[in-house]
Amino acid sequence: MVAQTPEILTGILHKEGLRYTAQREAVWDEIRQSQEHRDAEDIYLSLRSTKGIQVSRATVYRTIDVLVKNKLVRKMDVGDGRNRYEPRLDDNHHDHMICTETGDIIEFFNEELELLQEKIARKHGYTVVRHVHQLFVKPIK
Amino acid sequence: MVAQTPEILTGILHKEGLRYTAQREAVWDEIRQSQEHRDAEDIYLSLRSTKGIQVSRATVYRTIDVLVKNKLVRKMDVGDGRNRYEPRLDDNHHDHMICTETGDIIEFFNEELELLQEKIARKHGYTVVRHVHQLFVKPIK
DNA sequence: TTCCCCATGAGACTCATTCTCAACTTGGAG
DNA sequence: CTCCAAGTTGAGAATGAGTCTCATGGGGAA
Repeated sequence: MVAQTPEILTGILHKEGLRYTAQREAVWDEIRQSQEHRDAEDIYLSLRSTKGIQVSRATVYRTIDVLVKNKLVRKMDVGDGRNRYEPRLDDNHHDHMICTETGDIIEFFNEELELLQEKIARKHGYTVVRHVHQLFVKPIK
Repeated sequence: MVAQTPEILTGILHKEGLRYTAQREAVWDEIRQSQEHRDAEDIYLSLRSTKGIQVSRATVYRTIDVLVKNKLVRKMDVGDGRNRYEPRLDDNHHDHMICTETGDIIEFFNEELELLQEKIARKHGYTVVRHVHQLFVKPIK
């Protein structure tokens, strides 16, 4: 379980030897406050237009990298060329199901699946570091 | 099981209403003859430099699309921005394990895993159309 | 062979992301 | 509190995989 106080960011920046800046705080707040799976441009535009905060695209990307590296944000490659990001305050891992008809993204978690993956890796002499698992699905009529 | 005669391509092109051309044949041959997971640039350069065949990048991409659509080639997104392609002569589906230390790509297939995925999708009212599943692993010392 | 289209190649273009570098901030030293 | 070195930022250029354009070339049906 990861701490959820507003100081998480401060702590991470300190640990990484980085400075605290309004832009970094803003990017983290923006991602944290939404439970959606958003792309960098969304986040950038939301900060700019909606909230009138002065941030550049470069900074958004740079900050996201830091957040992802420190597990405050999860980065997901949906396969359409734009990565999506979601906050990761708690540590509950999950994978995604993407509806090929509506583009909806549904989260899922299955313990059995997790165990099975590790089992498969071990069979080949490896252990799983991380995984990418997406189900492209369509509704059952 | 998919037929493995040299005429597979001809058949598919015909089915798609496309013409048979030396370039299409060359691209398919190039991919078919290697069991590696290669990117488009590799394939393009190999055709050009190594074999001195006149093909353009555009045609390589266009042809790959046809091959992927017709299941002669599998397209995989390894997450580094370049898609990899592998021949798919037989129909045996498999996923990939990528070693984070060496970059090695190991193929695996697990029936239980396949069934489990479908089961999970159904639980949410969906059925799996396709899936992306990659295990990023490291060797057990 | 002819002729209609489809296919091709070169290079322009797209678009997400990264890089560059001058100008600006932060935060510790004094 | 002020100064200043070093880290940050922003604007826009650069990158790079993949796509598109369009003039030219080449299948293949008749």
